[in-house]
Amino acid sequence: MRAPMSEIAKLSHQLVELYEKLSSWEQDVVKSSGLSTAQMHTIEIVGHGAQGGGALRMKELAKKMGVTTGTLTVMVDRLEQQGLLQRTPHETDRRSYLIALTEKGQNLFAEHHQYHLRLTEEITAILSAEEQALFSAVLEKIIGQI
Amino acid sequence: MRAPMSEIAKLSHQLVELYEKLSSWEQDVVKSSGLSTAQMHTIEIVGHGAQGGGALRMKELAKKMGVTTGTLTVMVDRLEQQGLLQRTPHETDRRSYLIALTEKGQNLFAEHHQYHLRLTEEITAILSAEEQALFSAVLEKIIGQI
DNA sequence: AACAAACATCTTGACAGTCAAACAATCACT
DNA sequence: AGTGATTGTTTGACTGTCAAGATGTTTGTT
Repeated sequence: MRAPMSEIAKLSHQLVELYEKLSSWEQDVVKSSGLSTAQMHTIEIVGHGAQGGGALRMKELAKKMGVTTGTLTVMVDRLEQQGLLQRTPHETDRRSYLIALTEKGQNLFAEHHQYHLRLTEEITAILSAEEQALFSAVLEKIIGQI
Repeated sequence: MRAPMSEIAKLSHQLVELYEKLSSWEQDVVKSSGLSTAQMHTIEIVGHGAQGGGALRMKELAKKMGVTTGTLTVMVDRLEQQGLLQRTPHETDRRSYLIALTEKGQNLFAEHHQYHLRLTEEITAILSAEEQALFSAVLEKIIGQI
């Protein structure tokens, strides 16, 4: 049994609206840090990559970010100049670098992560425990689907 | 009663992941149309503005998109060159133009809108009627909150 | 009517983000 | 050792972006 068209249209509209709001929220938060959203995105990916184990090579990072390695080269150049990122030579492959956050970069990442947690906290504050649990479960399903 | 920290962190992570997936989905879809995401975003805002009644002035459109009018000028220039948008002089204010989709622009907008509906359909296909209803209600709350 | 202030848009100059293609160094395999 | 694949960088061209200045229009005040 398929949901009626109007319900689909409504949900589609809501998803777009949620996306837009998250987008402008992120833009506001990032602007206050002095970085661009693309730069902060890089910091976030590198930061999360570090949590999940090892530092990333340029190529892996580029793939995760959906940009070419050429684009990433200048991006990393600038973040390295700002003391947020550093290249360290790969131990066994001399073509590659491992990209990691400096201490300054880690602090920035942690601070930005806190912003995310605070927003999520605001969101959950208006949901009941059941709503929150179901919302999380539904998100899980959707993320696996897309 | 506040939700425990780990739940917040989990939900925060899910929201980021959803955002990323929607982002790359949109990028893929838009790329196939030959436009940039910024251009498609312009088409979408103008298209939705038209549904909601009147065409928009440059300034109103710039505000909705979160860019300056200077940025929008060249954006509209290019979309006009491609025959997707047109400026028509404002009836009573000779400083202003009203920006609207051409027929070609409307077709593109409709086509893109269909992509959104199809994605939403895929999403709802894996949700029960109750889940879908609650998800929509939760989104409603969240959108109002952010 | 005349003027000034506010306004809408466009233009210019500067820079970040982006890609494709060419390049250089290194690796992996035979 | 040699050849083809891989990794990262460089280059050239273009879009997206803003701030600041320019132009023409409207609005309000005298």
